[in-house]
Amino acid sequence: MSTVRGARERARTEITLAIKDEARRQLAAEGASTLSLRAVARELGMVSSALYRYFPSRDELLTALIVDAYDALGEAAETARASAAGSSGPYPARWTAVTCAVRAWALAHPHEYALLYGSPVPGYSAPQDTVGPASRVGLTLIGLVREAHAAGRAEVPPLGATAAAEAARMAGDLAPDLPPATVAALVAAWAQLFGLLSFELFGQFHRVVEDRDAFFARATGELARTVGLTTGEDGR
Amino acid sequence: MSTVRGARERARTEITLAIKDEARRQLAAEGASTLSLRAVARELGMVSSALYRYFPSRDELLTALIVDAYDALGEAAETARASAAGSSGPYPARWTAVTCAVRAWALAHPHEYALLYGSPVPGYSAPQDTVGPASRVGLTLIGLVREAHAAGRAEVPPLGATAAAEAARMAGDLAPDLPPATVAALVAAWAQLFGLLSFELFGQFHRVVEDRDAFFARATGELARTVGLTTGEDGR
DNA sequence: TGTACATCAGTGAACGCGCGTTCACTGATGTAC
DNA sequence: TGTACATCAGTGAACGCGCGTTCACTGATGTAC
Repeated sequence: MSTVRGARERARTEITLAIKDEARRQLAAEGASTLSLRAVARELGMVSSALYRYFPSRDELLTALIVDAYDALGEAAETARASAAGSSGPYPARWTAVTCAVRAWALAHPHEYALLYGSPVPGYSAPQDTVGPASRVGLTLIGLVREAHAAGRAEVPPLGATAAAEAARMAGDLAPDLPPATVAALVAAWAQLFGLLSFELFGQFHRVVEDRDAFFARATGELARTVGLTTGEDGR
Repeated sequence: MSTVRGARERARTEITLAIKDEARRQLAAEGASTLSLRAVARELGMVSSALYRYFPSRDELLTALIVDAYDALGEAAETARASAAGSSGPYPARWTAVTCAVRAWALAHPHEYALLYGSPVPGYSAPQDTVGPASRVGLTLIGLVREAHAAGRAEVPPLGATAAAEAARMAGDLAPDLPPATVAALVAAWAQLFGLLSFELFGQFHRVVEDRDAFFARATGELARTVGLTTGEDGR
């Protein structure tokens, strides 16, 4: 395959992108489960059967959207971590830089967020392709805590006897170099982070939380504490 | 209206219940957005138009299911709090008694849980009737912390400067008798509790957390700490 | 450089399906006198 | 206690709609010789 691609191939990638864009637009307007191949085709001025040249079924289109969304979110998190690392600030601040970036992406793409973290779409089960992209935010948080740990800026959170075995198992899977209690706290914080976001995005904070920026910053700052991140005496 | 109701009225409440039961059954089988009046009617051996004698539209049926689910969940939480209070145990244990009851209900009714805490159903917006029932779990948690506070078993969590104003506002709305920092931590813990549940129920813990009972108990035990609940020297 | 053939994007019609909601109706249950 | 009328549950047909997917096809783009 040459780098100068033929007209056909170029058209194919372009139209594939256009289909996904339009599908995303409809997702934003309608929600995940009402996304329809026919409506996408109609909007693109194509006949519905033409989409089958690009996606073998509606579910494959959904999968592509999910993978793209996980990747976009993961990249937002990784970018935030990288720039926070550049500033060499304290680790709790780096943590909230990542969580705020995740939140910013979610607020900017609420329906894609719902596709990832809302109720599973009925009749659809996520294929293997999604698990890599799905883990990018979690891996970013693990990486950040690992760095803090190496720098001596992570205390080990308390861990009860009942959860010790599971914590050890999780640590073995996810980060054998970190203390099990840290990993357990990290996994919980990861889920809790998205709990805050889902409540904000799905309307549970309606008439409860108003200054959501401040609230979220405080709550995820506390999450940083629960995973053990500390600011050193040199302010880092 | 006499206490001995006529045959018509008795039939009406019975059939209304039957419709909701069947709708719940289909919710469990299919998910929220594919719930169909026609399918419910079919399963009950009625003609679809007959349902309009009981619910003026599909959305009203959905609302009834949502209200029932919030009430069932709220009652589970309240019952757990009441029996934990009877045992006079330490407050952190009472807290996890409530969270574990919430989780037990969610695991037993995953699709109803998704209806309440998953992505909003497209085209449906929750009416005013749902806000009372929706707040029962939150109110239970507030009540528990209030009791601990009165008993001197609640420390005041840290609160940064940025979030102080919002915390004061929330406290004014929700629990003027509690310190703003406590209320802010409580609202965050409430959202984070459901973050843990949503991740478990919506599949994000797949291949990540295995001993979920232990994991959840530890995580919500930590949540109790973040809202300031302590065990006194008398073990309460 | 030109020709023959293979590949593939997109068309248009069709299949078979389910949906929410409306409406005029029948017949049973309740109520007022 | 009996009769006349009102209320209401449930019927069955219809309206108008959208959906995913298949299939035989046309015509343009690419490739091998």
